[in-house]
Amino acid sequence: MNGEATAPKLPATSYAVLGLLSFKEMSGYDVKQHADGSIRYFFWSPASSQIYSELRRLASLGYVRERRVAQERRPDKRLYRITRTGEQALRAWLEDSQPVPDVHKSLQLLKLFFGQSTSPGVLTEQLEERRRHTRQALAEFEEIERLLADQEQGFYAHLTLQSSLAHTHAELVWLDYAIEELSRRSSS
Amino acid sequence: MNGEATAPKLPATSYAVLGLLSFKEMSGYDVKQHADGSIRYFFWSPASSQIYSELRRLASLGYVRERRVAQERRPDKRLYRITRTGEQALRAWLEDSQPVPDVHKSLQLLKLFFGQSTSPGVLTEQLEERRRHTRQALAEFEEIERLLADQEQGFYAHLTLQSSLAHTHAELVWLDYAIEELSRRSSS
DNA sequence: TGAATCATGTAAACAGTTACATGATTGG
DNA sequence: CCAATCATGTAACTGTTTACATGATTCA
Repeated sequence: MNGEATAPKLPATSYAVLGLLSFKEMSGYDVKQHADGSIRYFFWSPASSQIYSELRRLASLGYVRERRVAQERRPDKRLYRITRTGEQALRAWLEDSQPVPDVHKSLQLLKLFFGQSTSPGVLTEQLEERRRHTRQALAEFEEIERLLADQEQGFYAHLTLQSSLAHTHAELVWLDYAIEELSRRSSS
Repeated sequence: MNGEATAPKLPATSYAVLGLLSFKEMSGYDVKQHADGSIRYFFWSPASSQIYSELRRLASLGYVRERRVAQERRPDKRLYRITRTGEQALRAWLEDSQPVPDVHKSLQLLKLFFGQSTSPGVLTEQLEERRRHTRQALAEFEEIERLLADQEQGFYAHLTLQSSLAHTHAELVWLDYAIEELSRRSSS
């Protein structure tokens, strides 16, 4: 039984790769680059080794088709292009609207929550370091926003970017508040 | 070699459990309840089975001490109390200030990013559902805030809660914006 | 009577990272 | 000359979830 039908439940990562391939034909290496430049900010970027095995899985499911390209001055490439079946699978996943939990894992908040086990000074330093980092991230997002603003393309990229901007900004406001509260606490 | 010294590198989850145990002596079951009520919001809540194996690991490292308690009307309990070694390990982890990456994994944003592969209507519905959910979450956080406001205790719980509030609020503002932009798009 | 709570665990599977291997080319 | 980039992969390991098992008690 189960000749080969009845779409298997794939992890979100598979659809992330499939989705990137829906933009254009790419090699595993390309997928990694694109992931690092976009979905990394609101989802995450898989290790190269995982991307390659993900591609093999997608190919074995018929969601993508592999095309070998020999190069002279570079190692051979394997280019992957999404198939009609793959497009259908991607659409089905996009349209499947069951509870979509959001994972927000902050090591820093975890540490802060256990703050009573250390000194306020240590935490303040960590939060200040974090603030520097977050300011930089905000600047990067604003730079991407400028680049994206011109083209009418990238409507959805724009929307997701706005989300990152909003969260980063909120984070920064909160950091100011937390650092202020901490200093008030340690000086009293 | 390695008689038993030189603190092994543990995953953050271990310190999450250890940190909860720094508040008071608890059973694995209790740890799960507490995790679901606090760190779940800004870190995550491990499965019960993982908590139990985490506790065994912490015990084997000497970070916690186990105490068996027989009960009449309930299954036997194993209560875990943090040791001095455990407290030191927790503090060392808290003070270790090397780059602390924040993971923000949003399935919804991933889907939205690939929005061109489906219709705006589908996405609008998903975002509206999400908005309902986020409003509820905001209400819950505000309720917790009220409960926490009274006691001078829970300063660090207060700070982390403010972070959740800030992010949830930012999310809501963005959702309004995104839904508006999407409807403008689909009607034009 | 059946679901929820208390309480702990095993087994199997999967997701994901890290370390490693290979090897040519390009740029400083 | 060394590092970075292009390009793909294997092997080993760890983290985490899911499904299952057990069994008493309480509450609707």
